[in-house]
Amino acid sequence: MKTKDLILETAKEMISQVGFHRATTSNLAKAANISEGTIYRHFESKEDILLHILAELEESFSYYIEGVRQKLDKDECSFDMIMADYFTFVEDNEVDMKIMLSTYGLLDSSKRLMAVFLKNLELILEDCIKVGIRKGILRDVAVEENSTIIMTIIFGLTRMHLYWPNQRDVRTEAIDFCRRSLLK
Amino acid sequence: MKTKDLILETAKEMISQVGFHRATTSNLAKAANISEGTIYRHFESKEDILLHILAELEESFSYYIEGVRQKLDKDECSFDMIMADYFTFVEDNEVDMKIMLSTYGLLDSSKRLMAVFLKNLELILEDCIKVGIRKGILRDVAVEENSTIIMTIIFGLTRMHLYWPNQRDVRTEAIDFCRRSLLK
Amino acid sequence: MKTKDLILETAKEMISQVGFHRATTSNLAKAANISEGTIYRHFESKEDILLHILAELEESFSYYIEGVRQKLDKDECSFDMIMADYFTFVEDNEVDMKIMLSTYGLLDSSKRLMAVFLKNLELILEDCIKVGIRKGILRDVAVEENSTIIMTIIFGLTRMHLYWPNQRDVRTEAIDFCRRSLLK
Amino acid sequence: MKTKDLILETAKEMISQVGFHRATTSNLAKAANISEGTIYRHFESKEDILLHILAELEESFSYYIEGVRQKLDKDECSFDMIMADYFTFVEDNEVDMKIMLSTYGLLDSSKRLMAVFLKNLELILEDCIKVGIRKGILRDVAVEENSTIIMTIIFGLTRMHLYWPNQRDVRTEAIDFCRRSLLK
DNA sequence: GATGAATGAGCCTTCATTCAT
DNA sequence: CATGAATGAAGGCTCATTCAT
Repeated sequence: MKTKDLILETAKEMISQVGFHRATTSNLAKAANISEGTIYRHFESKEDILLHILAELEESFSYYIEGVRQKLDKDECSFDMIMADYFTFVEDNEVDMKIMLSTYGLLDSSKRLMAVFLKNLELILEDCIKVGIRKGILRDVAVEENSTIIMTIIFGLTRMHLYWPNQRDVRTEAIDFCRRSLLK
Repeated sequence: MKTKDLILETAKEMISQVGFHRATTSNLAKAANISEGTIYRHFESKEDILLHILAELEESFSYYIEGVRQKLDKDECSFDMIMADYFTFVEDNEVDMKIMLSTYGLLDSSKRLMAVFLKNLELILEDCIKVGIRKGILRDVAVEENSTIIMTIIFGLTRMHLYWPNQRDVRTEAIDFCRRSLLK
Repeated sequence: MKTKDLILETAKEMISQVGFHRATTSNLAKAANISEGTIYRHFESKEDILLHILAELEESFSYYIEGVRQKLDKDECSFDMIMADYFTFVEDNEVDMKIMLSTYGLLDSSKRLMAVFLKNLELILEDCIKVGIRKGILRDVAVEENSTIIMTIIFGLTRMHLYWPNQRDVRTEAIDFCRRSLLK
Repeated sequence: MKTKDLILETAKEMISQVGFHRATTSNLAKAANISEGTIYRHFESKEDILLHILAELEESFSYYIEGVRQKLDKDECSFDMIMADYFTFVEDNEVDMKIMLSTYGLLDSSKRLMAVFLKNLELILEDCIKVGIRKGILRDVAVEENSTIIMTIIFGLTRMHLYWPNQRDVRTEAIDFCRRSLLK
């Protein structure tokens, strides 16, 4: 593995486990078995490492969103599918997601990315629910409010899943929960 | 106000606004208009301040839980009431809640308290749903899973409300959302 | 002596001897027998120490200039007196002068102060030479050019005196040199 | 241009502009469009680069001195000619001169070279003034002191010219100034 | 109880230098 | 000859904590 990727992977692991502040450059260098100076050959600053991690996550997310959008265009989309796909996305990006969730109170760029997540998910849910209502599949609920609710549920479950792994995993049941609430 | 309480209040405000790490003892002393040494006359360490804040929150929470328990005993309880009451509780303890939510990744005692919140809310929701089902008011859903779900929704909404105040507040609509899913 | 002054004095000695870059906070702390942290209780940064030193020097210089101005107003001033007084001023502020002379290539505030020295000395020499010419004591030379020359001589001698102490001290002879050149 | 010369030229430019400390090997390599390692193939250390620059300057200076010596031997020399020639020499070696003047407080070898400059100029001025006095052209002044003075003036003007380019250039007027002081 | 100066470990970062390719 | 990744010592600075007054 290239050094840059080694640093990135080590940093991901470390930040997701002990948080950004306690993942010091000194510890990072030790864990990756490199010298501290080497970090700065590949990244401008400690924050820059985080930025790279977040950029990767943003790209992954944009793929996910694009995938959902395509399904939506082909009329193959439903809010429960969005939820299921999103849970898969989180599964595939666990470490990065934890990092974003634990740093958006610390770092503007992290907060910005989180806002992108929220906004995109909400918008796509809105579109999807609108379609569902028009088709007569979903109850005639307030579109905006209910997409916000589902989005909030999604993020609540994600966080619970990532930060409280001992907690019962109820993600599939949660989809049913929402179906009962929205399907006619 | 006593010095100890002054420190506590100032710390609450500061930690909830800038986070635990950036709330330095130096800034804290300046903001409270006392000397840094004085802090250590009343608290063993910076973490100890946080512990006191969390202890206060824990006490408030136990009152809330006790209140709900009493209603439950008098058969006056429903899951949507628990949600509504909890949102009121959060409203009354905004600052402390933000602190808990922003530190449970950093501090064991904070994580412990969060676990208490989760467990208690889950248990009481379980009891309440059980009663509801027995009475024939609620659908015959899996009790444990569904209480976990509602608990998760509750915390998701709380976090969203506290950390993304610009986001639409959908807490009352969320209660309806859950009612549709669970009420017969 | 107060700690702040101790730091200031130690820093003066050290910077004047080894230069700003090699006067590290670590060495400074050791020399002053204090901890590195203490430095930052009294000064905002390492540069801030230098700023304080320069500010002191600027004040001393303004006293000197004021003294010369008063003599000028009382018609008791001559260019050779300005030179002699200035050499006394340098003698009284040796260490600070060395610091200014060795940092004005490094630091804007130091360069600014040096410019103040140059400008003030030049202006006062101009006034003084003008008077001398009007009185018929001095030759009818170009005022501005000749004040610049004398100022340059003054600074050349100062630097030589401070940085090459083994070099013959010719400051008094230099005054005669200038007198021969300018007096009728 | 050979790599070694490329490094030398780039270093000259950079050091004279930003100073020795801020001319890092990294920046130097970037500016010269070579790798950092290459520098160490041609020079033993960063200081070694400076040593080469100074050696070049020393050689140029010895040519200048030799030229003056020859004129002196042919009886064609006067102190004002030495001054004028020296100013030409500085003009031709501006960059190197700036480097010497900005590093003799930092580096022994630079200080040594500066001493060579001072000594040689002083000696030749002494010889020249002696001749002038013997011939009856110059006033009967103290030879050593007055050569030191002229030498000091020369270096003061040089420094002023190089470091304060906005300052009026009074080098030719300065020669007249000295002539008035020394010529009968 | 209160003060605030002092501490010192530790943080992020820079940079001259080395070395395998 | 050249490369550029890697090194590690050192630098400036922060901050929780202690202690004499």
